[in-house]
Amino acid sequence: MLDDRPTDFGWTVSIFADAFARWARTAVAPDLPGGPRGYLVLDAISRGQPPSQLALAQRLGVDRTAMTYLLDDLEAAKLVKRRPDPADRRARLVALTAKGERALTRAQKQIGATEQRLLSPLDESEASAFRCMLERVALAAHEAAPDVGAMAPATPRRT
Amino acid sequence: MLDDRPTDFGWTVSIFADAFARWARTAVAPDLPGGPRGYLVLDAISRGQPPSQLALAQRLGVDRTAMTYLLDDLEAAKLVKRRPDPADRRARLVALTAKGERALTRAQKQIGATEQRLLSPLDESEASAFRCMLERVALAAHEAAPDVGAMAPATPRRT
DNA sequence: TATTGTTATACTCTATAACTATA
DNA sequence: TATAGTTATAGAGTATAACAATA
Repeated sequence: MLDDRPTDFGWTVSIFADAFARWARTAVAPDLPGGPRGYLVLDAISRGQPPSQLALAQRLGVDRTAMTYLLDDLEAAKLVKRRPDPADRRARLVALTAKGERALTRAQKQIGATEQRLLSPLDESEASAFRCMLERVALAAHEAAPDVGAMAPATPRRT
Repeated sequence: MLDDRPTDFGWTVSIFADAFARWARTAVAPDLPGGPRGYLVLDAISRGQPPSQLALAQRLGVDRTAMTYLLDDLEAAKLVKRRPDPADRRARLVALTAKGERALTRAQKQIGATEQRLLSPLDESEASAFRCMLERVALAAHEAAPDVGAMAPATPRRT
């Protein structure tokens, strides 16, 4: 199964992402609802002002219906709380509880260790450059994402 | 939702991988069974000697049961053919048909364009370095993968 | 009329088990 | 007894639709 062609880029992306996802899933506390995705939600909430559910969904690139289920579980675990947005009564602002902040701190350590394990083939300066480039690529992709309908809302019916 | 912390690594990996997967899915010919994963199968087969189904499954990091379904679809589309391994009659060797080779060539162009689009924030030397580091990380992760049971076979029952 | 959040449904994946034929 | 491949089932995850409340 070896030949002269370079390893396929699609393969490297697939293996890389799968490995991180799988390792993160085993590393993260098993009682964290949603696993690594739950961690991403807690992390996103912890940055700045309490976001709306829709803002969270767009940040993570998931549908708002999935965000409802995820937040239901996180709230049931007392890691987050929802309250109505005073400025827009349709929206709900999501904030971390004290327990949620502790869970986030714990998960950050666990995910950080996973990251180090994944990047261990690179030396320190390489890992730094890699992280930087990955971030630039991810940010650009995130900006461009909406046009492919990834987080398209349910099609409004035509009454 | 902005603060002083650097962007989370888990977030960048998630967005990066999702963007590539989503873009690849729309780029690849819609009649290619399995989408981008079907492409990875064709690509793996095209490298060297016809592999067994198990070798393919391990290469792609999927379960052998999923590989059966995938190959069923690819064979129904006349892109691959299975034949018994003369050296081990339990195993089946998978090879590309002429149609499969053409489909692979087409998909390679489509995936290549997706890769270029994804890496467009990087200049040429950066992209080259990024690809190289990503490959090193992916290869190491692939070596280390089996220990987490990602492709664990069904547990043999204890009669 | 459009948007935020929720719920219900169907569909797709995946994990697991169990079976066969070989080794 | 172990392995390669297949099939069946159930569970998780996701997409879609529809709805209520608000803008």
